Amino acid sequence: MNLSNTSQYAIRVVSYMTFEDEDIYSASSLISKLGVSDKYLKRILTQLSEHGILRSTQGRYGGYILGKSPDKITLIEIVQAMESVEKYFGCVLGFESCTDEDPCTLHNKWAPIRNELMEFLNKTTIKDVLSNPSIIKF
Amino acid sequence: MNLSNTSQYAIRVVSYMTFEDEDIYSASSLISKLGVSDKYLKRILTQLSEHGILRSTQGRYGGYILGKSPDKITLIEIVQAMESVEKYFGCVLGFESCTDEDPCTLHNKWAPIRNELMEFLNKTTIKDVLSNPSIIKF
DNA sequence: TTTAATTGCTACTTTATTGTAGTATTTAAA
DNA sequence: TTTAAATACTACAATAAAGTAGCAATTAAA
Ligand code: FES
Ligand code: FES
Repeated sequence: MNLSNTSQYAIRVVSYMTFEDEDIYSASSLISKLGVSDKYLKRILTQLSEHGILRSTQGRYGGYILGKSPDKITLIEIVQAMESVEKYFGCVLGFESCTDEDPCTLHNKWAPIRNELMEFLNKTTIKDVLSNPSIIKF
Repeated sequence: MNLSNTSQYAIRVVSYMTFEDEDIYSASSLISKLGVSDKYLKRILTQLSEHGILRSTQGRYGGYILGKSPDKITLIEIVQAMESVEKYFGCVLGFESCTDEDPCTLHNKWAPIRNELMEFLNKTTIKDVLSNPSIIKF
């Protein structure tokens, strides 16, 4: 596929915070763990907080914690907090409408795959992501 | 998904040339049919010709014809002529490697969908695209 | 109340994609 | 040989995504 870098980082940071159990996560510790540039990750963290996926505490000894339980955070929710997601679900040839009633020439072959993709983003939660603890890569 | 506009136009123009049977197609006629900007579509046509998907004839009464039979032209071939395709097939979280041996936390869920996507682009030919002639949308 | 450590905000830079403009080159008919 | 209609080439403009820099605001401890 082609999630934006911003979305990829967002998913990774939420996964990391779920996997590594700490009381609170400062931006600087997350930056060094994930190897993403300072200001870029900070902006992502702020956006995630604005959308309720994280909760932030300002000031000294502040930082971020998860805003809700990992089994309530879906991938689509994280991606939506970062970018407009319509492009992932629209017509593969770029036409306005993409329905069975008004299909393009590729619709019949593409729509089933697109539906799986939607289901993947809609149904996969951060808890699912970490269901196999032997895989640790953030 | 998220094919680039350039790839979308390229697929549409090749589909159109397959569906509408003419001796030769001038850039200007294709431009008016597809509603894509003049110079932009011309560049796409030149690129498709360079990759053998079309064959061009310069000079007066020149234009473009298909470079090979529609059942030999795959979607991936057209997309590859327009852009680098690795991004569609790489790790959904952006990691370098994406193999069963070195998976990220999403790999198990993502890989099957990605494989279908690859098969869709690799196996679908322009002939397949036009197998249902009741759908005419270019 | 001061200070250090933290998040938040605004503006800029860089890079890639998308689209536009102008001109050169090619070719066959007149 | 001239000309008209076509493709090819080069350079630029506009937009969006990715990434960087600096400073403001907040907060709890000392
Ligand atoms: S209309 Fe094009 S994929 Fe659905
Ligand atoms: S390693 Fe991430 S999807 Fe395969």
